[in-house]
Amino acid sequence: TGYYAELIKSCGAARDLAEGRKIHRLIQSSGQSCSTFLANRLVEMYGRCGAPGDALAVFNALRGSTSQFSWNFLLAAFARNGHLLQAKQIFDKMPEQNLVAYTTLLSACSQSGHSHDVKSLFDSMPYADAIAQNIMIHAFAASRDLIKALALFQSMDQRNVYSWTSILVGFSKNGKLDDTSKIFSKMPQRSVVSWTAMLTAYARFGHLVQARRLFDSMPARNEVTWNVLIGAFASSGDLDFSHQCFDAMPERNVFSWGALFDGYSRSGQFGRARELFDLLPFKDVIAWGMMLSACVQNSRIEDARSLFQLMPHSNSVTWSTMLSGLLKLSEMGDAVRLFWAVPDRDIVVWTMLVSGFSARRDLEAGRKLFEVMPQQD
RNA sequence: GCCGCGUCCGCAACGAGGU
Repeated sequence: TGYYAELIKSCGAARDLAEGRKIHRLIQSSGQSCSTFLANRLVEMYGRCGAPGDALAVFNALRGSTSQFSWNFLLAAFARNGHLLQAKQIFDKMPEQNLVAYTTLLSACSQSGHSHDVKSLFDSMPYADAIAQNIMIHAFAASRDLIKALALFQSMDQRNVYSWTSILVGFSKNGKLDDTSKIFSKMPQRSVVSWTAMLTAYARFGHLVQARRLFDSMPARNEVTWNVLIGAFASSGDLDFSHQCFDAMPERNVFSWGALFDGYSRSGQFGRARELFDLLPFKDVIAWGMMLSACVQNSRIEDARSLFQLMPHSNSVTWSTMLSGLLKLSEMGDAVRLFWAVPDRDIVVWTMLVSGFSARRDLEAGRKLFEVMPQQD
């Protein structure tokens, strides 16, 4: 059991769904029935791998020999994968709504950006510990309410490094660099995340000298730290230094790649960007989207068209990127045809075509479209 | 029936689209 438990855990951590399924089958074929403990780990693993349906199947197979852990993992499986409604239903069905369950739901609400729901859920909690309060600090700051974020932070009696980092990021994302660095200097303890958050703040404001000085003085660095540094210099146009960092970092991931790629694309070095893209071993939908965006940014509409045809993944972002490319070159006929071919037209594509018409003084067509939009913001 | 043990159970930093 301990052996299987470790194997399942590592699949969850690596988000390796195929391997996770393999081990699941291995346990089933061993003949013995699955203990609650092992099943819980499977539920957790499927949730982490983005497969809430499989998580539910394992949970149902337990037929009532569930524990609080089973319910919490099931809840997390839906909450973390964007199924907020079903997460709420699971929460209502739970025999015991413990602190962890509340916090899981609170976090999901906060991620989805419904700040009002977050607040009312928080207020309905029988007891809020530091973790719940930290999520609320984050939620207040994300809705640009620094006053409430700071008030909550100051009222806490169990502030930890997460609380400090959350309030720091809150000020940083709301454009307050001075306050951010003041908070940083007052922090009683700092993690690599806190250091990297401060680095991100300098990067966001284009303070490259300070960013570099901070980076050199950091007691620890991880991949994210390096990625932020690469991104800071790439978006300033210093691609030589950015590329040096890319080569110097111990291990690269898609984020590192993306930061450098975006720098090349935005500075007009399309050839370098494409070379980099060809070198990327695993291209996810975002990587393809960035390559498409690079074609559009550099006005290479034919490259964009053929790329769009052969891309193995697409989503609403890639469709809207393609649409923006056609609109940029005023290919209105193709733009309209593409628009109606979009599988799930979100508010961004609608707005894009409406503004495409109005920018070309075709107010009649723009207004017609505006009136039939499913939602408006 | 009681007790104990058992799961990184939940929180912070980095990548693509419109106004």
